[in-house]
Amino acid sequence: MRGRSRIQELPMSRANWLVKSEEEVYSIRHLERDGITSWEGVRNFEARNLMRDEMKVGDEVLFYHSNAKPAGVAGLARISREGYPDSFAFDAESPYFDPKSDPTQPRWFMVDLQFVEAFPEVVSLERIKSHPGLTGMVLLRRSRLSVQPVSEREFTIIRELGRGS
DNA sequence: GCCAACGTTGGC
DNA sequence: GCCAACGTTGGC
Repeated sequence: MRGRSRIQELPMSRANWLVKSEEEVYSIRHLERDGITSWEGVRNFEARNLMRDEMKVGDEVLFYHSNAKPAGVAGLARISREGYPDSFAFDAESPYFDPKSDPTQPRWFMVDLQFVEAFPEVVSLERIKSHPGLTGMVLLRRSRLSVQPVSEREFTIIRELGRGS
């Protein structure tokens, strides 16, 4: 090894994410009540890949209310368990049942989310659209992706807006 | 409730 | 492997 440097393991930097939920189905208040919840029912391959492969314990998550007035980021959560098979897909009684998924070869995955905080005021989609620092958000370009990456800068801006500072 | 956007399915 | 049809998401 003399004369060669080994590549060092860099400390893992924390990633940031955004997840969407219909407000009347499961809101930030539901998460506050539950403390931790499993994030089942995501049936999109790109979102599945993020949950299965990329989301790590401790990563911070913007909790977005869709079908809401106004739609927007309502609070913060944290990943408390990394990707594991979405067992709701195996349950014929579940609305999330998918006959193409089975326990030996699960098609869908979920993570667990832990409540962090509810913002005093929702950071509305309108406000996000009009903020110069947020124009690059995946949220604004991929309207139907319900689990998506957020940059550190975007995350910080929205957290500050949400906290009312 | 409408409808545009867009991911997925399935015929060829 | 293309692409039209279909179904769903999600803002308004």
